[in-house]
Amino acid sequence: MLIPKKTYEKLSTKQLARQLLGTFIVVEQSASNHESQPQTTVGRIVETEAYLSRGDPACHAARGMTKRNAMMFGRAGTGYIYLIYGMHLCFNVVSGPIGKGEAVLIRALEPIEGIQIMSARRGGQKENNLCNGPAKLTQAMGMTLDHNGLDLRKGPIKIFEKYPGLSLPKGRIITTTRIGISKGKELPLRFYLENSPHVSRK
DNA sequence: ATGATGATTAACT
DNA sequence: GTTAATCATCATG
Repeated sequence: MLIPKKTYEKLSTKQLARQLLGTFIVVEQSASNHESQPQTTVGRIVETEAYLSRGDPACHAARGMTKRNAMMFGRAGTGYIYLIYGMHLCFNVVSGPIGKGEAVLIRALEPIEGIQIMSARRGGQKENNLCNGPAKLTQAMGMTLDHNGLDLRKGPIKIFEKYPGLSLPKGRIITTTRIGISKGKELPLRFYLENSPHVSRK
């Protein structure tokens, strides 16, 4: 059920970005003082972007390793989470060979489980406005910088190929240019599920 | 030491 | 359509 190691390690970043569409991110937030029960949220990936090491000026790794992007150069299948615009977090899946510095940005999820928890974290928003953006989904899923660099096969963030009772979504994968970047705009490295109402934007 | 920038979002007009 | 919020990183002095 967990995405196998070889999927992370053998696929190219572009292939992985497409392969991740339709799979499920599960986040287990351990019990705290405030919450006595662990809080589990699940979302299906419906939109991704690939960031490559060669010929891609939009990639964080394009100008070498820094403290911030160091995790991008690690093993495929680890999570890379960073702060953007001083206030938002983005979640990526590291891909490609160790030392290359490539990753897949997760841009949108379809909320599957723990919708009430997500809504509370998102200020009471409705289901269609919980995970339809890269920083929205990190907030809804309870991801923090403490999750940076963790193995996605060990948790507390995990990615599964399947989820009980849910079949693979129908419809084509649409390829477009990426969103929100100033360089590398022309590269067709954004992928989303055609008929999903949960993508951040068409 | 200082200034510009950014894989965004929410709240405006 | 525009803009403020807000800070780690990087280029420059």
